[in-house]
Amino acid sequence: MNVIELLKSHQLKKTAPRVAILNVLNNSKIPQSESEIKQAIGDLYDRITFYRSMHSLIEVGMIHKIVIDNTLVKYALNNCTDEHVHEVDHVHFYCKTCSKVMCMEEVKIMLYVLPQGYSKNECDVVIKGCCGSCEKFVLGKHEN
Amino acid sequence: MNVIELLKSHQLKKTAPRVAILNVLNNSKIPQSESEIKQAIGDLYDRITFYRSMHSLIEVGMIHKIVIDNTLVKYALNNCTDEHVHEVDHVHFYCKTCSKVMCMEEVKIMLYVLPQGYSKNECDVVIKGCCGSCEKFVLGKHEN
DNA sequence: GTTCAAATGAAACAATGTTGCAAATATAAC
DNA sequence: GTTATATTTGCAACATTGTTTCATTTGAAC
Repeated sequence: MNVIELLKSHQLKKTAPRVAILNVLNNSKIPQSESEIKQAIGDLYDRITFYRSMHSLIEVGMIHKIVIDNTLVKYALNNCTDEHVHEVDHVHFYCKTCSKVMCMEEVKIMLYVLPQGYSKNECDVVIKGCCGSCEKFVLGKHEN
Repeated sequence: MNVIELLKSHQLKKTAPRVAILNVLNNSKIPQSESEIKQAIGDLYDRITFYRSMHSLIEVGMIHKIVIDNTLVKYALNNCTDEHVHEVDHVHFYCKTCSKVMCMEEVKIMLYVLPQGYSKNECDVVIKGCCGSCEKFVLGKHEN
């Protein structure tokens, strides 16, 4: 992924904090929290700058916010450049054991019917449980 | 609903802030935010007390927390005394127009399949859009 | 290099989440 | 009703996050 090209195509200036944030998200396979990103970057940029950089990146649709809980927010790149991605329900998995968040591209909410007169705009789905790696670990411990 | 009886049955002491919170939630048809509850009660209790009251009520399962966004949290009574309610996915609707949150008892997520080795513990579903009342209002405006 | 709009950094503030501890209170035992 | 005890409350203090204003700096277009 060419971060600089992407910023240009979204009409955002190539600034150091934006490039740093995008690189961190690009290098990590799973969504990262604000503190995780800041830890990866280091204490280079102001907190407010970080916050505003996230906002501008979300606004143009380069990244998206995943709210696990009111105290836990993760960010991930929008790999899909398809505009229609917004119409597909977001499904995220939060592992209560390792605290990692995974985007479940393959998991799909099959169907729901809203009451008469209601219209859907977005749908955020967060499934909380135990991921494959932790499940194995837990099972392994019980076997000992 | 008898608030005092319910507290007793959940082995929580009948304290003024808990009773006040439960009454507010009981009297409102839709989930309320912390500030909405505090506004209804008045400035009687300490902020920390409020916070801890909410925690204890959630812990025993008398109320539940609905996280719409990391900046918007609502609380609602668990009307259903059935223990199995926890196994059913929570579906909430957030109206972007009137900012109200509604528990959608009748809306059900039909099916989703997690990857091999993953296990589900909870599933929070928040559908954002426009509710029936606001939809009518918006349509009405267009008709003029 | 100059110019101008955009982005940053600093200060200041609001809201929320959390802990430790002393004082107050609910409940149970008497 | 009084007393004892465990719970709950209120206060202080602090951490994190969200947000605005404004002067300064920077990016990129010319």
